[in-house]
Amino acid sequence: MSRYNPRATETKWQKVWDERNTFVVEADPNRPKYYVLEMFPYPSGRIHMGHVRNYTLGDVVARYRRAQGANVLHPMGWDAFGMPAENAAFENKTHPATWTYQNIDNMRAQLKELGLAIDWSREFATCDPDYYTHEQAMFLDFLEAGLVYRKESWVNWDPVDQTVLANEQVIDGKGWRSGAPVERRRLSQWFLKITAFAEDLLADLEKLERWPAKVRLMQENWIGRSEGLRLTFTLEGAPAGVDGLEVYTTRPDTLFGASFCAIAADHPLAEALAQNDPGLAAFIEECRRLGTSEEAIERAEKKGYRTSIEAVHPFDAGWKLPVYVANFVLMGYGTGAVFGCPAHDQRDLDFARKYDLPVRPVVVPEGTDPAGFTIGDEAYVGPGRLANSAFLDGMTVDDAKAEIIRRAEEGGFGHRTVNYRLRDWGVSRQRYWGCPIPIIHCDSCGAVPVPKADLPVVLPEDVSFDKPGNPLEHHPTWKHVDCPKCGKPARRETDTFDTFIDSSWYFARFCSPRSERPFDRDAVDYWLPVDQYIGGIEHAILHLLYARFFTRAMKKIGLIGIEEPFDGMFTQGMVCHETYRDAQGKWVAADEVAYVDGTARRRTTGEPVTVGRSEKMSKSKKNVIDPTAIIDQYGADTARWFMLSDSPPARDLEWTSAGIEGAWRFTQRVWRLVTGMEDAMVPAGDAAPAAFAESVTELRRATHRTIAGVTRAIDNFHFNAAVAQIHEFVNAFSGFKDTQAAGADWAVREAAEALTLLIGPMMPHLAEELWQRLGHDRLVADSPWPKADPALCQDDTVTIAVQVQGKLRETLELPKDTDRAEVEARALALDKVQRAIDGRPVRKVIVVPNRIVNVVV
RNA sequence: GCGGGCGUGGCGGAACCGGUAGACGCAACGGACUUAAAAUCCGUUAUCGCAGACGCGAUGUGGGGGUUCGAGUCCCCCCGCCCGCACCA
Repeated sequence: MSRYNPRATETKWQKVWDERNTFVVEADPNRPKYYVLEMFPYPSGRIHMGHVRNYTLGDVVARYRRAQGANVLHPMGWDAFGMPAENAAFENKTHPATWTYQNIDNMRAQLKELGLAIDWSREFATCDPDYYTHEQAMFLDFLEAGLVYRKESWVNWDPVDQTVLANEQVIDGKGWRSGAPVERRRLSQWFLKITAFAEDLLADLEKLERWPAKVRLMQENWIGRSEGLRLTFTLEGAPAGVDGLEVYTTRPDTLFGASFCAIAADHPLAEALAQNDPGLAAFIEECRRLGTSEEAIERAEKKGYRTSIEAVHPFDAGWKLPVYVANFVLMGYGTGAVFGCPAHDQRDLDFARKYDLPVRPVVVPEGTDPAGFTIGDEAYVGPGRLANSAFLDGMTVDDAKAEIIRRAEEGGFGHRTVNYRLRDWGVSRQRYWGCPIPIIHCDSCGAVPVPKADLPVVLPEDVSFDKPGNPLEHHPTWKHVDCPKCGKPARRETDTFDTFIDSSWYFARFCSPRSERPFDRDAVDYWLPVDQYIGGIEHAILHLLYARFFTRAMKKIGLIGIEEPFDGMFTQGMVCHETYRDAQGKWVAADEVAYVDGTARRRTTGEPVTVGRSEKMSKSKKNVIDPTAIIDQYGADTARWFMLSDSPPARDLEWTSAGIEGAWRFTQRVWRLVTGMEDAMVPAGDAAPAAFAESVTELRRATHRTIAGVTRAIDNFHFNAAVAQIHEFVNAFSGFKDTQAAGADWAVREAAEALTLLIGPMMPHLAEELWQRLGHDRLVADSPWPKADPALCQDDTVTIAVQVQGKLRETLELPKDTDRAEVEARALALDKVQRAIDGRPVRKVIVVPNRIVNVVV
């Protein structure tokens, strides 16, 4: 019996799929479609295990749906713009385009080795001018539709990458990529009006039933809807031209507990006051330096600067509140100004204690005497009734909110507002390797769109990366053009788009990747939305929210008919591995470590190493396993199989050498099992015999139960459960020895074929090879999914558990659907049951048909 | 601080609607085959106690309580770990 040779076999079938264009698909309105998409990779140079897991999961879905009869779109492309290409250009003196396309070539070859059922004819990279020209056109359409604006604003500036970051790209005050503390700068930026869709983006989360609840929740929090009151205080002593201070509050009911007002350091009023107040100017400077960085320590400390002005309480003209500039008030949220009510807000309380401001409770818990209710170190934020609050006294918090909003609106100094945390998306980046923003700046005409006929605005190729900053800015000629409107000399916009724009519509481009327009309407109408999107949780907010926004924006300009791009979303877990350190505490590479007699040692020296916890594979911790090495050694099927075994797809997967070895043994075992049975089966296509021996029927039952079980498991994304059931079936099939019994040769073929088809989505190469040996010309990839016979999925007899007082005492083999009285009698007759009853009177016997009997004494 | 998730053998994990907890894999141990090893095949493996043996009994899904004939699953409280957000007024 020959040993299975994955190397030769895998290449063979990859070639067959390729030559026959097996996975090339066309829209076909007469057939049901299924669009499977995994997040497309950044072409960093080599694939990693995270990719292998991601694309294996998607491939199982793609192949399975295809077998179930769907017209499956499963494309692949490259998220090809971004900074690493520029870093590489700087370090290796290679052009970003050269570096990127070389990486794409490498990674495409690596992905092809995995044997993915991908329509490669649809491949593109976002750095192809053919792709980004449409992005530029869409941007101009968005501009016309009022979804784009330009604004001078404070930005998060990454001093290392020398670029602007979106709020979402700032993590703990540091750049998401460089890790450098972010600074604040004022720049003119292009913004996409994502806030115009804030309400929709929030409300429609409810419709995304096939998304993880966690992701929906994260987006909900990110959008951050709140309801409250915008309220204007009149000011005393304010600079000329400033007549009021508008604040936002979600607790208008606590207005009579106010003891100060506070504004952000960036608030225009603060800036105006600072001009004549050096102390304030210094304080503002201090706040800015803290900015978004190093707050971890400073955060706790509330600081303020008392200005010379006062705010008049809107319901009591004689009541003046001091106005502070405070470090804890954010300019970007609400109006950048608040009133402080220390009794009912912890931050305000901390601030009031520090500056000795009054703390007056105005909400007391139900049934508490207001006179005796005081505030200690903790603000009271719970429900209750209003007190010390004039016309609000005695009301509940909700009633008081409604009443004060009503009065404020009546008095013309406030109105009810819905406020969002979400801010518009700043998309300008001071980088070279991105999609150029198609705008020309003219001294007379302002920002002028590049005429569509002149698109694409292509990146110049002769650039240098010697200087920090944007090479487009340094280029001698590129930016000098004439104004399309007046013809006078003007300058191109030298900023490029945030690369998140590229990935906000690629799923639509895949529907008709060579279209002269962003995509053909017919194609997206047929293919979209994506039925199953698969990727990492790290994109729960950024990418997925942007893509949802972009789809709405594309609908608004009439390009597309849907709002939600991804009908189903699945977030897979990370691939982890143990970590190792030597005696000096330095990381030791995973492939240098081997276990000898249970202890981890350096392969070369035998020196013992400390085993650390399993963590996400990363170069810095040296716990990466190279997929190519694994595929070389074991083949893609084995790697895929291991990826799917054991760990549920949503959870982290721990890579172990024992695990991959186990998967390897299993592929060999399946090979031996099926090829070893070749002589014991009827020829392909033979009709079923009239009768089967009992032992043969048992085998058939196992076959059909496995088909049913695996089908259900794959439907539910429980791939590890599917794997377990296939294992179980292989155990049962291997144990079948009664090959001479009636109908055995037919049932053996049935079992072998079912097994082959069931492993098809997971180990496609092995499946094709076995299928061919079983005498089929058609590919597994073109064959329908096996169907389970319901009659064979059920046993004639059932095992009924017999409990006394809820404790298992014995099991009973009975024909299915034996009637209650019979079951009860049989159960009570059991020796062990009688012993457990021990002569006590039987109070009640619970009989659950075909499952369990419980005797209560 | 707020929000979410998770906690089951030596390990990864099964268990549909509350109905035989530990499927399946890994590891370990014993055996067969072999000159030997690898590979392969067969068997054992939750814990504790009793037993010469077929076996018998008890305990057991992070801890405590509750609902129920019956709880890994439902409810309440607590502990631990992981993730997300974090001065959002």
